[in-house]
Amino acid sequence: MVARSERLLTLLQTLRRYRRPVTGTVLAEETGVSLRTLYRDIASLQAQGAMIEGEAGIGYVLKPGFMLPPMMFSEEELEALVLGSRWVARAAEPRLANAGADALAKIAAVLPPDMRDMVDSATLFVGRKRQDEDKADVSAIRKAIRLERILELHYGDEQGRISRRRIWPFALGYFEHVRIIMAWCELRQDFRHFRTDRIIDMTIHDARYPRRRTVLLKEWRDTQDTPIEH
Amino acid sequence: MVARSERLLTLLQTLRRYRRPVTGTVLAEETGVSLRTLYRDIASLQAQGAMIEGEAGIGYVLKPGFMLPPMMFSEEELEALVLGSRWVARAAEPRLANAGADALAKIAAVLPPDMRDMVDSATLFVGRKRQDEDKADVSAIRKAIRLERILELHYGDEQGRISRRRIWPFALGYFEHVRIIMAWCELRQDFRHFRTDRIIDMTIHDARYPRRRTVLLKEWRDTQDTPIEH
DNA sequence: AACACTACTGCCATAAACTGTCAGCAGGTG
DNA sequence: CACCTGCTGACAGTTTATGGCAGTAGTGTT
Repeated sequence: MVARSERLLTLLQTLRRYRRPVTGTVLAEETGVSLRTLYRDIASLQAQGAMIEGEAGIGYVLKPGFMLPPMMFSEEELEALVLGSRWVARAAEPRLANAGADALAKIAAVLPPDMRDMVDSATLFVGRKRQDEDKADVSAIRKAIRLERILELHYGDEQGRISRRRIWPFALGYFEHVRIIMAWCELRQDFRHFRTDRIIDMTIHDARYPRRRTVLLKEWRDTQDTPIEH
Repeated sequence: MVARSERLLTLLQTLRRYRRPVTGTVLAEETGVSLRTLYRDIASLQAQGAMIEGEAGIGYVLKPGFMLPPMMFSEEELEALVLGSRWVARAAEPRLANAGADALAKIAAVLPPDMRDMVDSATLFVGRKRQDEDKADVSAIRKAIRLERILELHYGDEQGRISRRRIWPFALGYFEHVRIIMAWCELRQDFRHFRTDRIIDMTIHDARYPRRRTVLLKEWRDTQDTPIEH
């Protein structure tokens, strides 16, 4: 039952090898299948999105591009891919930058909804600096954001002073390579950023915070007159 | 015939929806298939690398992670993904950096051989600066490298002086966000770098250069005592 | 210990799909 | 025109997928 899909991949690889148009007969021989079946295989590949062009009297050409087989990525690997593409889209030369944005869009399109948020929030900031290992559980933070739960933090600031805060987290972003929680701070009664690497300890409350996270995100965006850039 | 693979994706999505273990019976009903077939489907997914754990008396759980369906990327999109992951692997916090390296390895593993080179050469340099749009045809350059062809350049240097060079290109890399051709320069009789955005015009000769590009690459590496870093 | 629930495997008959052969149409080339 | 090629339909033979049944084994509950 895996025979067929393997054959389709072989066919794709064969098409890649030839740069010039190849006739169906040749492809049929190389994949060890009848001509009729080859035509059906080509149709299958095209249906699955492979950009194969066939012209009568000429043959088949695979338009440049690469089909990645189904792959399993961990949450962090996916995050790395997204963050990397985001960086390329922003910092590279225009042509490559567009390619980065396109790749990002393709990945985002097939992601489950709760991961889609990650792609969006990673948009907020991009920067360049090192940081130490995170102590906080990033997926737990994401869960709190998704469920609109109040988060209680033991948080150390730049001077090393430790404070206890209740916040309403609504987005997770990056700034200077440090993960940042965007949240409404109950103590300051204002929007605040919290570096995840400065979180000493945290608790997710069962209580939901009294506002929608999308509304908070919108209000926060409105307070930002100019995007943070360098 | 596409029904089966679609059903497997549905099954994966369903497994993701539930956070708790789900029994095979439930999954069978949701995917509209008999219990016996569901067991076979689960086996298929596991064989394809999905990390599904089944425990008697409990049910099935999908370990966190995300399977991307087969996707078509253009050469440039793939380049953006690779370059982005490379950057994350190098510049981000350790955990995310490892994830970036892992993602890169997974992608590289399924790439055709000639694209594998791209992953390797993108390793040479990473930096951070803007550049203007490339005039040169990057895929043509890669072709010249792959076929070990002599490349003739009209090249403008920092002072705007234009020179004509015959070079033996053996790798393509990045430095400060500018694509760089690594090559042996016939004029200087030494290794030189050429920024692709400073190429005014270029011609690929039919003649192959007299040495193997892998040898040139190795020799060039040997001349680099210390890797270029910041 | 008994029981309910579940994952998992083997067997087999049936249903569905894939495949090859044959035929024919359409577009491009010489 | 002949010739090569892509492309589609129909049919029969083969392969594969599926569902039901029976049985084994692990887990948790009573």
